[in-house]
Amino acid sequence: MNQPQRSYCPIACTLDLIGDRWTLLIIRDMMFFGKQRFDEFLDSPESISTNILASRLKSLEASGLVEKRPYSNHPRRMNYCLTERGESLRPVLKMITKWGLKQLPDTKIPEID
Amino acid sequence: MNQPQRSYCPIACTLDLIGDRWTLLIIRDMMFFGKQRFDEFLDSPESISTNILASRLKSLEASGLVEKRPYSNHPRRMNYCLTERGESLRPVLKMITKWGLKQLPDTKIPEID
DNA sequence: TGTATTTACTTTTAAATTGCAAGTTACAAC
DNA sequence: GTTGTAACTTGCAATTTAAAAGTAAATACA
Repeated sequence: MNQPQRSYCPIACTLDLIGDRWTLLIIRDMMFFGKQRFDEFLDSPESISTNILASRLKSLEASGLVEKRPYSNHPRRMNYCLTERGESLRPVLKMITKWGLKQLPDTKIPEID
Repeated sequence: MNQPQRSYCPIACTLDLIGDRWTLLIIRDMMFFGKQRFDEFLDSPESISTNILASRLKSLEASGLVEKRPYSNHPRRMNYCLTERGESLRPVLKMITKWGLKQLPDTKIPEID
């Protein structure tokens, strides 16, 4: 997911960063559900596997959408946060959510507990 | 790209339809550049290969975003058009375009000739 | 002291998907 | 009758994915 760009198209280049079945779900979890830790992402209903999660977090970091930092050193614990650039995807995610809710029958926003 | 849904999340379900590196580029070509034929899609700068294009057009049809019909029978010629549902993705594509143009340095909208 | 648990991954392996090239079919034009 | 155009399909190697198992370092429990 990190080749030089395929074209000058803003859509194509954006897809090179977030155009797959998992990346936006990780961003969703951070953006709307406040998740920050590896194991929290694993809890989501789509059941991402650990190797895919690790590789997506790595490329999200590489593309500057997410920041990884240790929030404790003994024991070593990591957290992942959206950068400003990552946060700027919010209107995109909102638009996709809106489209899905309207066009796809079996979708809904979860209750807040 | 056509498994039963992974969750009830509108983002996850939308990604099952358009979450890959090629599908939205085909929709872009229809939506903003008026392309309708197989060979026109092949001309785009991202150089999609023919087997991928054929398979994506098939799943776009299956998910009701695109309609395929022959516009000539002798010789047999096909064209592909956005359905109303496909057309309804326009705000999503526009938002992605806006994000890409702002956040990704080497992107631009082509001149109209 | 020893066992289980938590966190954050990596490794392994099979299966699926991708990308490139070449081939096919049908018709049309010169 | 050879060349060209349109719309694909097929074959195959290489990459990516997904599921499962394994690892490491620390903590908590008995």
